[in-house]
Amino acid sequence: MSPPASSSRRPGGPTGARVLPRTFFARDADRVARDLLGCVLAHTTHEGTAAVRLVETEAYFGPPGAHPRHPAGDPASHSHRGPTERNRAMWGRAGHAYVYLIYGAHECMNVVTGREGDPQAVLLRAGEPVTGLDLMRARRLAVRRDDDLARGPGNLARALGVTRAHYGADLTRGPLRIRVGRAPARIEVTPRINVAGGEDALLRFLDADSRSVSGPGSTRRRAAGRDGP
DNA sequence: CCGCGGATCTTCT
DNA sequence: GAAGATCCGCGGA
Repeated sequence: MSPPASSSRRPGGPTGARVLPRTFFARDADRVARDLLGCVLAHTTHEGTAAVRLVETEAYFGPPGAHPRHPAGDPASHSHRGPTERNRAMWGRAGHAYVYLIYGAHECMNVVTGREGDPQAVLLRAGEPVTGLDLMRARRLAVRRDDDLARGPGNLARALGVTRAHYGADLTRGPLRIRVGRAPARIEVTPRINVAGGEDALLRFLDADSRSVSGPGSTRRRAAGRDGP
């Protein structure tokens, strides 16, 4: 019953469900990380669909020599010391998922970016719940405020039901997809979270007006409804 | 509201 | 054998 994808794609047309194409992901990680803000990540299972609007991302690059703009490489990146069984997805094609377990308890979802063979990725750190609120609340029983359902990388994956079973999943097809959304009015750029070494490059991007951002930069004053500059 | 520390197990040296 | 792209509960202001 669904009409065939028409040959004429027109931006601003009646259909609002534009899925991000491969070319979107096949760019440098910092560029993709910034442009992902406002986009909507949706996951459909037999339980239904849950979706969040992305409001916080981090870019990670590769080993020394892998990228002209980062000659010394990115020591904080999982790909910095070369391919292993865990991180091999980062060397694969852009637009696929790289999911890993951290601290033996939390799954974190990344999107592979850049050219194949250049191991970059974007960590999805936080999102605002959009659809499937009940489903996400059921997956995050201890959470009180809906703004906190997908706040933090481990929580985002948990709320959406993303696990290592989605390792390598193609985000342009299948149950896990990212579509165009409402871009933030104000984007803030900071050093990445929990990156050792003190001084880190400005590779964390966030929606400065979102209440679902996880670390420094979150504009969470104005909680009671009044906003003031 | 904010800061602190333990949990927990996979991955790599 | 050690550390980790984290989370949550706890205690204090």
